[in-house]
Amino acid sequence: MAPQSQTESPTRKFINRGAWTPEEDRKLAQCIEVHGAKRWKSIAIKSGLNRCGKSCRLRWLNYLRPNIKRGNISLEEEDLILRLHKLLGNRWSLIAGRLPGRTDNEIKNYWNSHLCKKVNSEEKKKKPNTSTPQESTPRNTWDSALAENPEEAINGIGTVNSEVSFDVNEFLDFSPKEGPFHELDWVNKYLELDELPGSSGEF
DNA sequence: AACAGCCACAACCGCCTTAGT
DNA sequence: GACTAAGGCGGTTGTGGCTGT
Repeated sequence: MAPQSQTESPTRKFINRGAWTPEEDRKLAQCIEVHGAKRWKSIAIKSGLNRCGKSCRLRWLNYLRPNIKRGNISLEEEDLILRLHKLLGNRWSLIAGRLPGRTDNEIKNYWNSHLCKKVNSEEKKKKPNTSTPQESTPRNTWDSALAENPEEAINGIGTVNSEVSFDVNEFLDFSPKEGPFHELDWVNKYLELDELPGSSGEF
């Protein structure tokens, strides 16, 4: 997407920027196969690509990594994203950790281009006189605590919201889950099935 | 057919955290 | 403990494609 360009780094080497070519993808994948997906700076050098390590990492994580699901976010996934976002806010990596095959970047993009508008329009429908729905009073103490300090809220979840209690360690285990994806029941264990738009299948 | 506006998404940027020395 | 480099994350930008006029 971004234009092909080169930037001169302080070390006077040219760094490639912009869209990745299939040839670059192939080189990067080969290099990662040999050296593993770590030490991105050395991978960038060893692969012979004039890319920075960050760029290589991003390309691998968001595009080349095996088991990546692309496009067609299902209603189940969308509902899950909505619920997780409600709970965690813009913690895209955490949300992505609960959506096998999805990347934080993809979820972030999907949120910004689809769900953000949906949520805003739903909020406006509910509160037509509220000019800034996002800044309105949180519905409960949990929302309030989350708004003020998300990390603390999650850590102290058992006491912040007496209506929702669960194993924090289990909740924070964001390692990829195996098995059929439609088994999303775990989320209902943690999240209240409340009035969140779309939860009733209206999307 | 040409143009403008909008949308989706890949990629970059900057900040923060973590690991290594 | 201080410093530095690398990694990770969220926010933002830029471009190609699509759609409407």
